[in-house]
Amino acid sequence: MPRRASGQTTKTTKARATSSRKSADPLAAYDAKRNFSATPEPRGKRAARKHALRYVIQRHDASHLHYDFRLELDGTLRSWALPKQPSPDVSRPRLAVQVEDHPLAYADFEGDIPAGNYGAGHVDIWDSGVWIPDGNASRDYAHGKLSFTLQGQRLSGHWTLVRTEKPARQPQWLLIHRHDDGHASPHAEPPTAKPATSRKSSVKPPDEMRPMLATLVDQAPSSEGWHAELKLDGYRVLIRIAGSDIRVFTRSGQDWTHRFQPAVAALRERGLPNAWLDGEAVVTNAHGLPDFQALQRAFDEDTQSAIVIYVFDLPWCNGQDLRDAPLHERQTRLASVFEGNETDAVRVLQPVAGDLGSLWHGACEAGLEGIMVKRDDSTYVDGRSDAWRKLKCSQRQEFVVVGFTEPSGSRQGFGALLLGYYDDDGETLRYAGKVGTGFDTEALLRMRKQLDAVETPRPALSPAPRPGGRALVHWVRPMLIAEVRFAEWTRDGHVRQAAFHAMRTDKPAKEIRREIRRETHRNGAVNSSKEMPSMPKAASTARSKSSALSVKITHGERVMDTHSGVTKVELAEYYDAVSQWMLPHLADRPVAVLRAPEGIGGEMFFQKHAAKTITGVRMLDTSLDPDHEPLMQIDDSRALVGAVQMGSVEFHTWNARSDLIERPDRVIFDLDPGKGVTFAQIVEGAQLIRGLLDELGLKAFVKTSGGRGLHVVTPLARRHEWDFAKGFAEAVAKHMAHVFPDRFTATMGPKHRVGKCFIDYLRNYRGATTVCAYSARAREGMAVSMPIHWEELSDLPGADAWTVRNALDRLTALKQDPWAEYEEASQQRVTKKMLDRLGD
DNA sequence: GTTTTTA
DNA sequence: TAAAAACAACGCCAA
DNA sequence: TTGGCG
Ligand SMILES: [Mn+2]
Ligand SMILES: [Mn+2]
Repeated sequence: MPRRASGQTTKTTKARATSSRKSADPLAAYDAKRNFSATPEPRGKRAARKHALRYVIQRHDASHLHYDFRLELDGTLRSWALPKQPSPDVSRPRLAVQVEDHPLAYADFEGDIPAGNYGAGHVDIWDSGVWIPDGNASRDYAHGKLSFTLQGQRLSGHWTLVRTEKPARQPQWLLIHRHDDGHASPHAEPPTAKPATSRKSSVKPPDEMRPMLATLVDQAPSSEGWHAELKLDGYRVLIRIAGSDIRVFTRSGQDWTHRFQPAVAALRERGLPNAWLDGEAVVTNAHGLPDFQALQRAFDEDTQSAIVIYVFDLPWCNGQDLRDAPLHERQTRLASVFEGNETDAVRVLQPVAGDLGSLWHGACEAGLEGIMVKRDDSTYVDGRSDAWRKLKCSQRQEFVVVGFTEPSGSRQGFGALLLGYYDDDGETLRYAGKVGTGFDTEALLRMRKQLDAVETPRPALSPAPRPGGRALVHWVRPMLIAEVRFAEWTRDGHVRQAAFHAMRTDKPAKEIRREIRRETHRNGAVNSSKEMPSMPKAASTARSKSSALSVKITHGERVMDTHSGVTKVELAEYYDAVSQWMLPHLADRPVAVLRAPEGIGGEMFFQKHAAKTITGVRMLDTSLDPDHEPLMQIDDSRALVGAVQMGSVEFHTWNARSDLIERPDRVIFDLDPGKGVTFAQIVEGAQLIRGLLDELGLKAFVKTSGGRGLHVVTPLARRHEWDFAKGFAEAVAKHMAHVFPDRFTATMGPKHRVGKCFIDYLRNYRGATTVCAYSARAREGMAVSMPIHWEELSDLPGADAWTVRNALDRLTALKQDPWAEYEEASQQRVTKKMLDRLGD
């Protein structure tokens, strides 16, 4: 309020601001936050520089574990809080939040800050040393860009701190490790010494063989040069054959020979050449499918004869290191080695050629875990590689058990396991949510014993997770590993719809990481140029279909509707394609959206105002809806797709256009079936309403709602007041209910409409919305609200007959817009005479 | 899904 | 660039 | 006045 800003107020404000800025002691903020009779931290005191500039990084296990990075400058310690460790070897920016200056003496502080004090928690010196600024550090600090060299216990090299533009109460900086010139980069592992190239079978295989691992991806490569194998649900094993000395190792190198006696005996009996075999040990269940829990039972009960090892690779054979040979050659060698030598306990896994997408789909239909996809010419490398990829049917991975909850009700053992995984540094545990289904009572009781044995009073994570619900939480040492199947990762890194699968013991807990599905190009990220000329048909179709949408869709693979399987990107493509039909009904008027960012099974909310900017969506003048954020308007396909990117599924429009908001341009009768009403009755109801409107001299149009009912739309000249339009709709509805009391009701409330059509006239007041023509509905099946000819009604199977999947087929086949005469009817007026007739 | 807040 | 929380509608009828 | 509805 400008008028109230008196001269006096202005003066006071200015004086206060000046005094606070002039308080030159940079440690004032430090002192103000601390009570020095209660904390062991040193009192603020500036000091003259008398040595090289020091720096320190303190690991501070406060409410949030963080690292305080402090540089000695101008007699104090300039300080930043790093949410993550600075990584010594990666040239990757780290966030550094500027915090208050600390006294120089703080550089030597280690210990506990007592509870109740500022920053309560344990402080350790994580790194310390000296730093050498590149230029004038005081000036550069003020300027927001500081470059320097660190010489410390842990860190060294050249670093830069840059202040970002982002406005924030505490300035945000980035700490970047610059690549140093002539810096000795960590050298690659020396290649394993090749054995003498003798063809004599007496040459022993290398003592160790590290398994080659696949990269998790979410799209099948469709190009030539790849093949598939079934992904088996068992234990990965590497078998070393050295004469009669045959040993079986797990992927971490543990010797598990004793668990595979029948297989080992069978191999020994066949007199195979010296070799390393790579394979998967499985037990099939009653359905003939590999079953991990059955495998565990076989181990537990020592019924090893049920175990089958499927071998699929041969990295070393008969004196030759085959790791650099192409995979198809190793497979040929493997087949010839086992020619006539397959046994019940050891078999060769057959590679499968064909369309990888359909193989993946087929494997999932068959109940398998997924497929492996491998380059035909893949070498055998130690560790993770892009030449082998895995495509899973459902998300599934191992987690570290960090705690559990008490059971409630009749549940025994425990309620849920609290899950975690290690960050890339292999040190920090992250909470990943909980899993409470998939256990039988026997497992609950057995696992409770294991959990009790490793219980600990303090959580292994910081900050301690606070799982929902009020069940008591127990913490355990992070040693046990659970494999869990889940629908997807939530945005805050927790599992959604998790179900327990099995406990695993073949991996150390510290190796448990969050598995990221790598995004790949449809034709493969590592392809060489040779496959460029002939693009397979599937790939080019997919390419043209996923045409350039005007807005980038993130998480396009998210399934919005589990029933139909429609994904977010499919929905965006639907709206993009339908926009030419939809925009005439959507543009120029206020619109509200129903958003379902996690799909229609998750939390949904209605949004009427543009709280944040949505790409392309227009914000209307706030005078249209005072005391609120601006109303939204969608005028083009870019805004439509932009709204989908924000999770919008449904679009609901006003009955007036924004430029003359007080004059509605249509009336809508929303027909909803009551309990026990068939769609045929709704159709008759719509036809009866049409008959009445026709008698009054008004043209009407009909569309499906996409749910269970129909919408009858009457265009109106923009001359009537809202109250008048609503009054007309009410009069029509009540007239129908009066004339056909056993067919219609105009009264809200489910008990009024049993066996009847409810005519909802309340879609017609100022601000009321109805789902827009061609909008999808956030319901199972993702039907759309489809405009139709009156003549089509009698053959229509239901209000949800047209969906996101089939609507465009209809539209491209249509010869004429079923609502072609809508424009002609747009000057219709409701007269006093009509209202009089309805009153009869 | 984006913005804001905090170490 | 880190993690987590906050936030995303509302008028009208029926009772 | 509240609750449910769309
Ligand atoms: Mn701190
Ligand atoms: Mn309806």
